[in-house]
Amino acid sequence: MSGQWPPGTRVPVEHELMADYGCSRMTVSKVLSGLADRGLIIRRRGAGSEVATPRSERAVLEIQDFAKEAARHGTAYAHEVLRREVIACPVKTAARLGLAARSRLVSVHTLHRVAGRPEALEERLINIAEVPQARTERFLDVPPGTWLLDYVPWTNAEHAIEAINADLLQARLLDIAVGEACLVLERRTWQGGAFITEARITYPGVRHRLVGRFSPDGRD
Amino acid sequence: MSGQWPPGTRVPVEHELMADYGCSRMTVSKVLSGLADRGLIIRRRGAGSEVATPRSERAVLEIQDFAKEAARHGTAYAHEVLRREVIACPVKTAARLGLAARSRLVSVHTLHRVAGRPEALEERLINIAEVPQARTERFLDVPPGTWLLDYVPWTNAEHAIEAINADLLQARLLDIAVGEACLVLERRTWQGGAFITEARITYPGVRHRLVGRFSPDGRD
DNA sequence: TAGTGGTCTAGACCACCGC
DNA sequence: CGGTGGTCTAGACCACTAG
Repeated sequence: MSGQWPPGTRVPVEHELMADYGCSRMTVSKVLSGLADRGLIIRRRGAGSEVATPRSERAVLEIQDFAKEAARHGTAYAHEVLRREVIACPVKTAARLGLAARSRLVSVHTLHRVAGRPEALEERLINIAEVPQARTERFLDVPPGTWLLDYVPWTNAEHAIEAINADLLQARLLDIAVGEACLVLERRTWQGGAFITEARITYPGVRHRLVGRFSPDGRD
Repeated sequence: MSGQWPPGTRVPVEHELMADYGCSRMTVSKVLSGLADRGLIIRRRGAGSEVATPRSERAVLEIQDFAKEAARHGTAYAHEVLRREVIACPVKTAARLGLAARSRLVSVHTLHRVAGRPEALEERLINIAEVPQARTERFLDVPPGTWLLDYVPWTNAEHAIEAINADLLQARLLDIAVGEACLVLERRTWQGGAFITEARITYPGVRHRLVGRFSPDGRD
């Protein structure tokens, strides 16, 4: 979870861990099985174990990687960076994110299009102190959400979902009427107490639903 | 998960399960630990294990038991049954729910008030074939959501969240302007393939957010 | 103090993978 | 084929609970 072992890193084999930690194979195995259950590593009998690519999050809220989503449905995806700037964090925002005032952030506004239609509006903040590569990244080839997913580990996330009436600007960008109901999904991510990124994604309510499936045992 | 052992039922002790299933204690223990991890049972060292009261669901979507929620914040809660009737399931609805056409359902419309203000509108369907007690229940003391939570086990659930503009009726009941954005949370529940209940809960968007917290290891 | 769960060990057999 | 994970056993010691 510290990110020290990026996704794909080979996990030491059980016998090695037995020696390293001076405990029995059963004990090592139980720990590794636990990690596998929680989706942190992938174990393959006969082949070894490796650090999993984080599923990012569960069910309802996996809806952020537009490109992948579009590919799954066989539709075209494109994104358009509307604005990108480095800002000093306003005091009010800093308080909300648990950040020092005037911290330097990258602010990116992106419009996501699926099959040519505007599908969502993304307003993103990235903490330069924690993600220095963001200072120069232009997000022309890869939208910020996807870019961050692959490179930045996180330990805590918070989501909020709300409904708003589209204002003039939102309506124009999303090609809907002013006042139309929109779903807003906010996601804030931390790495061990340090703020990483905030995304605020606005979807036209009429065209979008967030869907999730569950079982009481938490397995889906 | 079948509901045969209601919440609070004592789980046989490890030695008994060893004998019943003819396997070692380690094996029994691993299984029980797994059930505990998934929240299906509670284990207490020295005291024994019992079937857990289902947390119903996770994080974002625990927001349905208004009474409990209000109690937590120390505010008054009340509900008002607007309509309650037994209906024959329309063909279109039957298809959506995987139900025989003309199945008998209880339909209940409820308004939830917190601190005197209308907080949410609930439209609920309950399958009489699976929950026969619903046929006569009036839901005057306990709103349908809470009532079902305690008595009916489930194996699968599906959620959807969308945003809509309030229509005239919704606006009047929720005391908001026509056209104001509302969050709609739909929840459908099955028990091993058999449809149990559907809830459609409408919240005024301006006053409500659904919030959840996560970690990559799925522990919150 | 007896009964319970929590954890560990050493050794074993098997299924599967990749060479 | 050797290396890997998946699973099981029998026995052990400990921490905690309830009477």
